[in-house]
Amino acid sequence: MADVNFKAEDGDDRPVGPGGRLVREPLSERDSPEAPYIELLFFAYRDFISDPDAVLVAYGFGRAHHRVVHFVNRHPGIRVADLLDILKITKQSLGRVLKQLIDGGFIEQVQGPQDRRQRLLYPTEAGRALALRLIAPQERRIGAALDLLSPDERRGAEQFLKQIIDAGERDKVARLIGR
Amino acid sequence: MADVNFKAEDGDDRPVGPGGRLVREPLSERDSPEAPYIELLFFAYRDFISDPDAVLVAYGFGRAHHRVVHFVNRHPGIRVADLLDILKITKQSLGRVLKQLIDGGFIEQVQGPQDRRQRLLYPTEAGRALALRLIAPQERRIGAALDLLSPDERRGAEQFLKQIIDAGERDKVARLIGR
DNA sequence: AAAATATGTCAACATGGCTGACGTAAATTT
DNA sequence: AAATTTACGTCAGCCATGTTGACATATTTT
Repeated sequence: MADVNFKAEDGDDRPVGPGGRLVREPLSERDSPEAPYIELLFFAYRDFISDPDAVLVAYGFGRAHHRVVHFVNRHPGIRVADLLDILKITKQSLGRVLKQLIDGGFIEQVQGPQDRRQRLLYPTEAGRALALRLIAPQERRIGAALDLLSPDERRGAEQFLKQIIDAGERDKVARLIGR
Repeated sequence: MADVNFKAEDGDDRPVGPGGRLVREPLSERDSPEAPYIELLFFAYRDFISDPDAVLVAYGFGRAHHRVVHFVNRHPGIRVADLLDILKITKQSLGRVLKQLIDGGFIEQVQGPQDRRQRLLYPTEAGRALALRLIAPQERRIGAALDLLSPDERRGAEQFLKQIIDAGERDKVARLIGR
């Protein structure tokens, strides 16, 4: 408990703690008109991620593995540097999970044909199978959501998400996802 | 490198590793028609989260603190149990960050007036100020995205996110966000 | 020949999840 | 009144995944 403690009903003459007086009013609609969207994004992502999480435990993998498996399957032959740019993590973080996926036989590295310094990443058949298992429940979830929307509304969902992406990243992402 | 290694150009008679043959074809549009939406959600969330992250480092806090500060400010007097249900984490995980926020003077606990076992959570003035600083860049980001959408399209964005939430959670979330 | 690039690796550290066990005060049930 | 349940806190330890910094190697570019 905080050292400044008191009953909830004892009004305005309460002691003032180190952080100032207590605030009893919720963040107003004026302070944060978009709060519902902010929170929807949080809740949607929370549940969206929970589907593949359940699959991953069976393999002893985590979310980091999921991301790598996903993008390697979507872009077979992707360079390590490009994967790092997509995930926005350090090569040390990637290296750890990548090694496990290679050791497990889900991904293989192929020396780049032009530039032999490159290690192009390809899924194995097992890697492809894993990717499909991971994406299946998300397909269902997204598909069911889109089924309820009109064409205009779908466009809205897509545009909204695109505009939330950093301006400097939008073109790259658009190319990546093929839109 | 994987023990099974070879040049990228040497065709179909390649050795078969423990995960099966290499797969060179991208995940097809048929396998995953909603892949663009899946990835948009990933990229949007990635960047959406990066705004408050920058603010948090100045306080020595992380994303876990952000979530707690946010929901306590949106619902002053929230019970610990309800916060756990929103965040879907364990009380041990919450306890750690909550203690730091209380010690730092950003949140205070008040004994429940009816049920004195409860510790109702309130932001201090400092806690409110932090919440406002954290939400400001997200407000701008979301606001700018919504500005580009028609009413129909906005509805689409909102409905899409709502439908991605677990069916059993939707009503609770709707009440929570006031929609 | 020198410099830059693509990648890998070692060591150490921080955050924030988790489980399991146990404790305490207060409310509820019997 | 006693027993049980509930709300919350806490200790200890583990794991996944992010970080920085330094250094190594092979290859390409200058």
